[in-house]
Amino acid sequence: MAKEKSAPTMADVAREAGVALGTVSRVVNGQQVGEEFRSKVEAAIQRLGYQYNTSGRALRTDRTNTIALIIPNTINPYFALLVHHINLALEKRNYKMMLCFTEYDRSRESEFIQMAQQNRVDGIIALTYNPDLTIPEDIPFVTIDRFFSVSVPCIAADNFGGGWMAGQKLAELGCKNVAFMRIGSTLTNEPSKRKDGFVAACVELGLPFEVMALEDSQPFSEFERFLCDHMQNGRLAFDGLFIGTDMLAWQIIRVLRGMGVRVPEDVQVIGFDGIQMFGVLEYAVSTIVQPVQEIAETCVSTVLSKHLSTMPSLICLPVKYAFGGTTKE
Amino acid sequence: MAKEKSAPTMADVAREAGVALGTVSRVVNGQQVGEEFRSKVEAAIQRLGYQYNTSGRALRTDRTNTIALIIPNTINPYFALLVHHINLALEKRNYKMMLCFTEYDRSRESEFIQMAQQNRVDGIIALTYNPDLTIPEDIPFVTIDRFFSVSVPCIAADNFGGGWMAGQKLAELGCKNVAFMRIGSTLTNEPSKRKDGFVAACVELGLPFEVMALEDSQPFSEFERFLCDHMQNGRLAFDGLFIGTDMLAWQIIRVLRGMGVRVPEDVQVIGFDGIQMFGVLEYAVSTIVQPVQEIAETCVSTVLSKHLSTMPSLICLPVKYAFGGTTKE
DNA sequence: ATATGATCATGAAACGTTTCATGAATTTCA
DNA sequence: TGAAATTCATGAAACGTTTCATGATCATAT
Repeated sequence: MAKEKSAPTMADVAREAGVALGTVSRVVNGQQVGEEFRSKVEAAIQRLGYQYNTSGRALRTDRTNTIALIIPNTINPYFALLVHHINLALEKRNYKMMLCFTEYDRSRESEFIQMAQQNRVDGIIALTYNPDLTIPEDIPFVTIDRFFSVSVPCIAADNFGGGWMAGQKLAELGCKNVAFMRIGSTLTNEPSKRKDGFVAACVELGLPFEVMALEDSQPFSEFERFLCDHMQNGRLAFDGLFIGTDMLAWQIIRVLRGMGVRVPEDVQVIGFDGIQMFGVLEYAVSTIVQPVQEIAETCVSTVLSKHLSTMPSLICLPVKYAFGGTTKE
Repeated sequence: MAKEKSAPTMADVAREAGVALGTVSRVVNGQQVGEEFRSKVEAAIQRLGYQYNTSGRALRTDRTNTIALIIPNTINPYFALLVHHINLALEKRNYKMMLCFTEYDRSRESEFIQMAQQNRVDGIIALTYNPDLTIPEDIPFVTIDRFFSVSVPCIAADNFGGGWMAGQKLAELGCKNVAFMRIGSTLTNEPSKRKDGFVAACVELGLPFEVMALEDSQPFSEFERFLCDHMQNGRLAFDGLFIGTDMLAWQIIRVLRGMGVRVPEDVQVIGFDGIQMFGVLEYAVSTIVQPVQEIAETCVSTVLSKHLSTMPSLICLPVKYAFGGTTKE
């Protein structure tokens, strides 16, 4: 009978229910509608198996209820956690996430921004690696860990404070000679302040320290060399290490054990991020825990804020110290 | 002068370039257009800073270039890997991914399917946990690891073959008494065939075996109890274990070490999945490696296939055995 | 009883794109 | 040279929704 092959639309529902198109719209959107009309429409929707079509709304309203999240990948557990919490925060507000993996590729960063614009997303949250990235002005944009300009809010952990805390903790643990190790580019990122805070604390406390920072181009083996260079008759020259990220800390601890250095007996190690790794590791690293959930929540509420331009340009959220011993049996 | 406040559209570009609207469309879509027209349009696009609007196309063509991926989360490294490769496969074909995290929540699974329908995605790839999930008929749908019906293609690793391989390898390694351990529901999943293959191999080879499978409701400590129950004067009753997933294998190895059982000296352990964990673990587990990239590629090419109805209803991709010793120094 | 206001459904226009039938301009061939 | 075929731009309609001005209905107040 019916020659319908394509999905029913609001017009079909309206015809079926014997009401006007606009009435169906108001029912669907839960707006004020008279009782008998509402039930007629709802019955028609049931009968026809009507499915709302977001494309129509997107075109009409220019809103998509979608936020783009630009991030290197989800293999790195810290990123995975971030994606996870951002997604929850968006879902709570009935927003969808358009996830863009850059794989640390700067050209992809720009491409994804353009793609997000073409898709008319309602905002962009980005964790990027190109310091010269062009930020679109016509779309709400917030960054994680990257400061671009006062008009682009940056959400980050209190990296400086975390670094300071690490120095302080090592001192409290009785360390006499410490070092900071990190990998990655020399960007003026927020995370680079981990070092600054650590150095400041060491200076303040009169704790002798060294800094070993790798560039992107340098291989991990440079760390091994650095450690070897600081061995004297079987003992490491440091009794405390602050390492830029937990993942690096695990790798370095593995190297240390291979060299016969015991952790934490011979050297205290503090990492950064607060990755749990499912209780799967044999050793537990002390770490500065990033408030991932708060970061995610703040990103979302900021990017969706009606008054983005009045938001702070840098939001630093407090970190916590977690003693590895607690998860170590 | 110009009273434009909203973004320029194809009509604006057409006016600016002095051509027809349809011509702009054809330029933008890279279709056949005369040379002088093309350059006029491209110049106008530049001048106006025109940005294509995908909402219009979605409405007109009912295609969104988007695939929904429904998966529990991205915290589990295996899922993270899957998401990663599916995303790459989609990107290659110029498709976007709408990522839906169910958190193992069955009601969310259904909600996301409805949401995907409302967003008119071009297909759905799903790794779900409700065996009674209603699969929409009007939209290409493929599953990972879950068989619903012959009309819903299921892509999976060769779980039976992998289980068999594990049994065979343990026998080759000289094991005399083995066990299978796994966690999770009793769904008739594809992954449950890991056990079947293992059992089949043990029977075939005359290798004595036990099976220890936990339900969702049982706590991990049941495993510890099981292991304790199989200790006799300081030695484990098994000299070989096949464990359903790598993550579980790591946890169990940790327990074993805590009990004074050495791996692999006292007991050989084989996991399943092939998770690398960034070379961060101190012990390397032998494992049956899932062909994640091929699974991802197959999911994408299948769901985008023009002739979905003619596709096989079950596609099993070959696994590989990876000896832990290779990554162990 | 009429005027005023409140409530709420209606009908039509608009959003930005694709696509198709039309027709103009050019080329090809007899 | 004229007819037929080909190329390619044009103009308009359509996709499914939201929204706004209009008007109908009914209750309340004068």
